[in-house]
Amino acid sequence: MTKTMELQNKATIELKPIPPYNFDANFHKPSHFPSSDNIWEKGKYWITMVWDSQELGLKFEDIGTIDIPRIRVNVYSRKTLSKELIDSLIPETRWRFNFDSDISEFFEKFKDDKVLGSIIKKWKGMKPIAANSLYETLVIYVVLQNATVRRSVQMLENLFEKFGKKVRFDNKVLSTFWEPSKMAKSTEKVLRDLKVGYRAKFLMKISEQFANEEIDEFVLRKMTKDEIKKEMLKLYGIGPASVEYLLFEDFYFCDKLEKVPPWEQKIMSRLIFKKKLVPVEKILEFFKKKYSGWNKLAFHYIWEDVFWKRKHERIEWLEKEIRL
DNA sequence: CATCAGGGCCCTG
DNA sequence: CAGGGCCCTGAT
Repeated sequence: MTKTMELQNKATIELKPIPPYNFDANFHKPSHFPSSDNIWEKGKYWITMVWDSQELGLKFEDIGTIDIPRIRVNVYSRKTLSKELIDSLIPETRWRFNFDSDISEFFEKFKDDKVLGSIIKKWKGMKPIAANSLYETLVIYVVLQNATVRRSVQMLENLFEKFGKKVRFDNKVLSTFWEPSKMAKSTEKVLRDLKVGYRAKFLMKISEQFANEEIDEFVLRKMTKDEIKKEMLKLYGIGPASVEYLLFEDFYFCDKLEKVPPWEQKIMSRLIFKKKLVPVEKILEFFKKKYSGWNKLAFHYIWEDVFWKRKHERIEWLEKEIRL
């Protein structure tokens, strides 16, 4: 049991994402499972970060509009932060919350589309968002594999409890991730006791690969999609399904949709074809034909839209497809 | 009660 | 390239 660490120091910066940028649709993805390292409220978002080997708390506030976006970021820390550190945080924040990729063509092209038109109107400026470091995202993908939502949540929270810390800032108490080396020094047995099951081996190996600096996220960000794919598949426990998510959500490639996992297949069948189950090939073909160049982003808009709806309206068939 | 597939992946044959 | 095994949980 670790004591809560107080992050009393505060520094403030203001950032301008390139428009259009939809704060709420980007800082909150209703299809994702909740995790104690972040909280979202309308116009506000809190998340922890491990940067330069220290725990930070970030609070984001929406102080602009979709077409003239501005975001205030309060950075909370234990000690006063140097100017260099704050400066290093700016490009990282811009990357993690995808301030800089330009998707304006998507809106131009599809604003009158039969399926996407109305969705775009609601969610203009929605983008894929990593929010976490690559290592952290991989941990999330590993606990996601072959598990129900509840189980994924439990696994991640157990890991936070064992390897992370608790920090308090702006009256929120949130969990932090850990550095890969910390988990690499642990054992498979310790991880198994946290109920991650056979994933223990995956987590150990991935942590080792990061601790040994075999993977450099910053180099990867500059690579092509195929190169990234190849590199990611080298990671033990990361296969085609995880890579499909990674390329979009973490590296922001919006074009190609290549895989549709079973539960997404069921949900998309209802949403697009109004049928119980349409073959994956049909779904892929639909996106390829209609949204060439923006397949994956189009999928994202349709997907998140129904999960936003689910927040205030009960959709019976959808409840059945979500394995809680 | 037992059995089985699953929001995958690895390894073997 | 097909198929079994793996942690668990929920469905049947």
